Amino acid sequence: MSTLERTTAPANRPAGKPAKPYALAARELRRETLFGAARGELEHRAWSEVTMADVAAAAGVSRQTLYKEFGSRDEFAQAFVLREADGFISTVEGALDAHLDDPQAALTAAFGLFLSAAAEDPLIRAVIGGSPEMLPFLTTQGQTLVHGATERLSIAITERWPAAGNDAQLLAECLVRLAISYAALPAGPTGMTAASVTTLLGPYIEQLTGP
Amino acid sequence: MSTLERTTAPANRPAGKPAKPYALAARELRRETLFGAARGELEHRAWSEVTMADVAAAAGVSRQTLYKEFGSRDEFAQAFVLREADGFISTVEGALDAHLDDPQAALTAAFGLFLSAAAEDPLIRAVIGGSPEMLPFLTTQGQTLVHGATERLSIAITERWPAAGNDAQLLAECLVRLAISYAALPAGPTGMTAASVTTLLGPYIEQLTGP
DNA sequence: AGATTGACAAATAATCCATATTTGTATAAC
DNA sequence: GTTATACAAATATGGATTATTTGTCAATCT
Repeated sequence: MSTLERTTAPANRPAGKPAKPYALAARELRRETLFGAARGELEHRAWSEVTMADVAAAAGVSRQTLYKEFGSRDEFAQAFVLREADGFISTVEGALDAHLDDPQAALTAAFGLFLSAAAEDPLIRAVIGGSPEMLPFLTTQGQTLVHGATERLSIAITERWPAAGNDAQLLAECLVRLAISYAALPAGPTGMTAASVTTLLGPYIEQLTGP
Repeated sequence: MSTLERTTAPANRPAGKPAKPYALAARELRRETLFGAARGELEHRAWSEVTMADVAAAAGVSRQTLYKEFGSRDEFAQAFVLREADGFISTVEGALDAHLDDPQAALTAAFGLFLSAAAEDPLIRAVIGGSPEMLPFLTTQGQTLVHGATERLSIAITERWPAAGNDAQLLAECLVRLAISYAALPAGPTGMTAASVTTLLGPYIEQLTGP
């Protein structure tokens, strides 16, 4: 379970049959290449200046393939945002795994790592640096993002600390929202911010994993 | 101490002399009227469709008075955002005062009240409802807002619960950022959200006011 | 003194037109 | 299943014109 993108199931395959592994892998490769192309384009120009043709060309794929995969420009943008979030969560999961014995250390490491990654991410940089076309996707239109990221982070937590139980959902949503807030508007050094978040949520976590 | 707006001190009054009470009150009334006018205009049209002349007229004041008070359209918009935040914090302070004996109840009440107020606020409604001109002021450009609101909320907390000490700053910033997040993208019913926040931060607060 | 008025240049938006580009879809070819 | 080509519709671009708005005056009014 690793994608937030709610990849629309190929419509014309009978519900019971399993998908061919090859088809799925190819699809995933295609999407990933396209996202990578978009990421690359965003380092140079603002999203409003990047055309679908640009993305397709940078991915070495025809424009029609791009449209076939994502219905429209907006859908692609939305999916791209979700993909970036997915990448962040994977990063975060890695940090969690490095501190399975100490939830608070895990939180500090994960949040800090996220902030560092976000600061380098072309999408985040674009949003911060005066091309606010995608800002709504992170905020006022961010239901899908927040809900999806919360869900996946929540699972990541309960997998590692089963004692967390249902409250992992609460924690996850709070962390996701704070993460977005600090990504869009960084405060101090990433380590300091991460430490603050841990200070605030540490007591809750302790109470959670303890009794 | 009640304004976040960093109202530029009248340049030509000697630093030592106290300001005339009348002048200050008049200024405050003027600003408040102008903000009220802007608030009213935002109920009908998007900010990009509201002209400075509209605001001045709605306030019953000349356009030049508006420009004299705030240097430019952008400065006015920014000041207006800060003013709204100020109002929210005043609301919140009221809620805190009603629960001086129980910090957690105070947090729940305050956060819930804020969410209700935000949901009705013309500025927030405008930002949510597809006129994102001001969205950056709440997010990527929100340093002044977050810092100012954090400062004032922090003071409000330490005034009421001196035991909080320096850590009130941490708590305040976290609450401000969560408040902005939930204002821009509401989740469930306001009461439920407020309860969740209290669940998460309650243990920290207890540990804070306890020993 | 401080606010309003009227006037003003400069910047910005609106309008219209013509032309290009881009989006999104369909079809045939590889 | 992807690409190439073609295409209509929507959207962007540019140039020329006009209107509006912004931001700043000095004069006037209270």
